[in-house]
Amino acid sequence: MAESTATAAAAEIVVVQRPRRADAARNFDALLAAAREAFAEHGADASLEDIARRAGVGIGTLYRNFPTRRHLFESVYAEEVNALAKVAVDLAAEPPWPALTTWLRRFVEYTVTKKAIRDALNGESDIFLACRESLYEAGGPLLLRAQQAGEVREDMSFDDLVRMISGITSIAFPEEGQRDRVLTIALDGVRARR
Amino acid sequence: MAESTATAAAAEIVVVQRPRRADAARNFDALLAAAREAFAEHGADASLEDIARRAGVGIGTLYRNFPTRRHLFESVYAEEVNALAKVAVDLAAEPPWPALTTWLRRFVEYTVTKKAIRDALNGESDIFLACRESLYEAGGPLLLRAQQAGEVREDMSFDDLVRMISGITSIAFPEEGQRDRVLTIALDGVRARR
DNA sequence: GTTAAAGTGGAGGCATGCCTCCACCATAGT
DNA sequence: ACTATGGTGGAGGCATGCCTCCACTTTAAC
Repeated sequence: MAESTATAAAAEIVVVQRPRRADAARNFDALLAAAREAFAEHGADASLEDIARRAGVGIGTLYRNFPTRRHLFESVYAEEVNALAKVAVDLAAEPPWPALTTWLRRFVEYTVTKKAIRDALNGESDIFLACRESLYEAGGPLLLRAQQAGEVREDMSFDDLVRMISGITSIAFPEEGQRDRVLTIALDGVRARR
Repeated sequence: MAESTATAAAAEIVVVQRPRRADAARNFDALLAAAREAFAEHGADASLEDIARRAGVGIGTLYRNFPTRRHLFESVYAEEVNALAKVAVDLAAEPPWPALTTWLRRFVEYTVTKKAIRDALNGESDIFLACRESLYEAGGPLLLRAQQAGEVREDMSFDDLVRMISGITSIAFPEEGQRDRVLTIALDGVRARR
């Protein structure tokens, strides 16, 4: 665990290299975007051929950039984790409780791979482990700060919190605003008793 | 369908008929048990051939009993819902808050189809609708009673509650006792402010 | 403009799952 | 015990997904 200085932006997690040639870079981006969509829709085992189709490229191009399904999924996931780490840094100045809840709501938003995150939380690969670590390094201090300020109950780990939020996030809510309402209620349970 | 007893037990939801001949009935039960296992492990799209193999019967036998995957899944799901409805009746005598939380914990236990319940909650088929209705008829009064007793916040519907619990349930918790801890925290948010 | 290197994409082989069909088998009623 | 009826189970046709391979196309460096 590195001691995090005030502005110590964590190193970005990189799974595969973005190609340098113009057309290839375009395809790479299109693939990532299509994969993000597909994973959000069908979970971690969305069809790769469908992803290539959505991106408007051949299946061969997909495999050239992402040798396995895992590479592709990890890339999408890493993008989200990297963004979340940045957000945590930006929130360092806010008061403890709003900082924590704001971050968690961003977590819910960014996690487009909602249905798939369950799998990611238990993935054993190096990348998943690195992502978990990065995520926990970013969010952990926010929880700790809120606990030290007496805003959050002590008998809860960051892992508990992440899994609670992930679970609620991974379920579909048909009603507009319902997910938000439920999240708020659950977060009420997270607040310290007074 | 004969009305079962005098004690207003809700009508059981039946998806397909259990065969009468001895060997066939045995196979039917084996299939249901195997399906329950497989769905719990792999979610709603477990392999039907795998299920038949686990049950020690041919794939043909599976299809004879359950014409489609949906019939099979609905049967497993309906079994659980029927059991839960019975539990709710038994809890009518308990005090409001313990009755509600006990029922919810049973809900978590019975829901062996954990990973798959997301899908069931949004299924559009007649059976899924009937199951939802039955579930809500069983659990809804427990929530209402707790709210009337001032134990639970008013700004929460039974649907909110079920989805919250389902979400947390559908996530894997690697640590022993962690799911229970998280559920308890979330339920703290459900309690009325005082 | 030319050209070498990088990139493309889809045909095709393989695996797996779905579901049907039907020759054989077990049960229950006589 | 016998037999008709209901039940069995797996072979096989179809669909879909995975991934490899390579003849062709595009880029960018000169």
